[in-house]
Formats: sequence, C-alpha cells, structure tokens
Amino acid sequence: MPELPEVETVRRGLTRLVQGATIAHVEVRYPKMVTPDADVFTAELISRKIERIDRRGKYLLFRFSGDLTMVSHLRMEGKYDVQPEGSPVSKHTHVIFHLTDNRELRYTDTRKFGRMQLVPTGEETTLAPSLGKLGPEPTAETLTLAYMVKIFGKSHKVVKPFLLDQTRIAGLGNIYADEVLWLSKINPLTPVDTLTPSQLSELRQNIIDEMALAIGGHGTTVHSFSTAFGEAGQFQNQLHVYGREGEPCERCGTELVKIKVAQRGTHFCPHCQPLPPEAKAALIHD
DNA sequence: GCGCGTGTTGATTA
DNA sequence: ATAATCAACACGCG
Repeated sequence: MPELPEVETVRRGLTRLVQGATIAHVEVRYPKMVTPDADVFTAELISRKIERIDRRGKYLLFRFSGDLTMVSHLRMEGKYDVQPEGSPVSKHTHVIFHLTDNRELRYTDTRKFGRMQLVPTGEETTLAPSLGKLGPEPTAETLTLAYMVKIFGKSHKVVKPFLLDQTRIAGLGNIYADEVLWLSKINPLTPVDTLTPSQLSELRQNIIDEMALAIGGHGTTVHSFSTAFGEAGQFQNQLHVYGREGEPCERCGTELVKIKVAQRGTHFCPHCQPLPPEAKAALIHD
C-alpha cells in the first residue's frame, strides 16, 4: 500500500489500534527484512511500549518507549494488521509483534520488499539514509512555490520521473504522479525546466490537494487488497487516468493512452496533455 | 507453461 | 548528472 495517502491511512489505523500497546516478544520469520540482525532486533523490542506512530513521506516511524524508533517502509505490497493471538497466519507474514494484551501486530508482504530498521530516536535521518534525503512533504506549508521554482528550474529531467524522485518531493508514487499531471494538463515527458511558473503553481496546488483528497478517501486500493482495518481505500473510484488506458478522458473524451516513461507505466490524455513544442525540441536534441 | 507487468527503492553501468 | 538495467520477490493475467 505504498504511496503517501495509503501510508498515512495505515498510520492512522495503527495509531487507533496499537498506540499504547506493549510488545511481549517479536517473531522474525524472514530475517532479511529487519535491521539490525533478527536476534538483536527482537531482543531490543521486548517490553517496549508503542508510544506513537509517525510518518515521513512513505515511511512509517514507530516510536517506542526508551527512545527507540522503528523505521518501516512497505515498498510494493507491505501491510500491517492486528489479529487476536493464535489466529491463522498467512505464509506471507514475515514479522509478528506479539502484544501483551493477547493481540498480534503482523507485517505481511507477498514480495518481501519491505524493510524495517531500529534506530535510536533522533538518529533516523542519519542511520536511515534515504529518510534523511527526503524532500519536503506535499503540504501547503512545506512545499512552497519558491522551492518548486528552484528545483524544477535547474533540472533537465522529464517531469514524470522527477515527481517520483523522493529527494525532490516526498510521497508521490506512480499512481498520483500520473493523476496530478492529468489534473495539471502537463505531459509526462515534459522537461521540468520548460514548465512555466504558472504551470508550476498549478502543479503544486494539484499535488497538495490530491494528497489531501486521497487521504480523505483512505487511499487507493488496487488489486484486490483490503486494508488491515476493514476500511479498504475508496480513492480508486476517483482516479482519472491511472489504469484507465483505452477509456475516454473525462475532460475531452479522447482515448487515454499508456506509455512507458523511465520504465514505469504512465497514463495520460494525448489531447489534454500535449507535449509542448519546446519540450519536443529538447527531447530530440538529447 | 511462459512472458510480462505490478502502488518501490537502491546498486550498478554506460 | 542522468538514464538504463537489474535486483530484491511472488503472483495474476493473457
């Protein structure tokens, strides 16, 4: 459940369910998933209380008593859920946090891409390097137009992969990148330094609004996932382009297309999101 | 059965 | 600097 709105939805659900709970012991079934080594990881967590759960970009930060933080990234398919002690465990459940109240917090991840790392609280940005390099959160307060103008102005990359670069702006993934570009009527192949201040302003607002709207809808559920909390995301009903190739554009009726950009499936409307002539020139030139 | 694609990111090569 | 490729891994789909 990966992009920012989904991770935020997980954070809220987990806060409701396990904030204040205490770890009895931890079972690591797939040792590669955790840092430090599983024996240290499990020993460190015994008797810790989950004081709160924070989020930064797509990372979850479990704050434990004794100034210990677990940095957790769900990657492609990681999920948390809370079950009564002893209920059947999926073969894709890789870490089980046994709580002292006869419940279990479980981490399940079909593809095993997710990772969790224990660090002293306050040192996460140095010990979890990618966390330290994250760009600003996509909110009105933290993602300023001045910052947008600055970073977009000095890069020659095309906009789709630029939006996926977590060091520029934190939290956008493949679905919402396509959505905000459609909302902004910007072609995914547009070099970012050809975007006008006016376009950047609109893009910024759409990013901010879209994140808030998707969080309000409890995120997007694709495939057949239900979330951990019985509150499957609803936002897939509000997607305009992602997964809708071949369907008519809601604005103009033109058939939506899907192409590959920087190895990622990319959906857009060829009529509403034309490649600007100067962008074409830049592409051919390079 | 095979090849391809999948909401991510990090390392390695030109 | 940037872009492509591959890697981690498992599964659904045509």
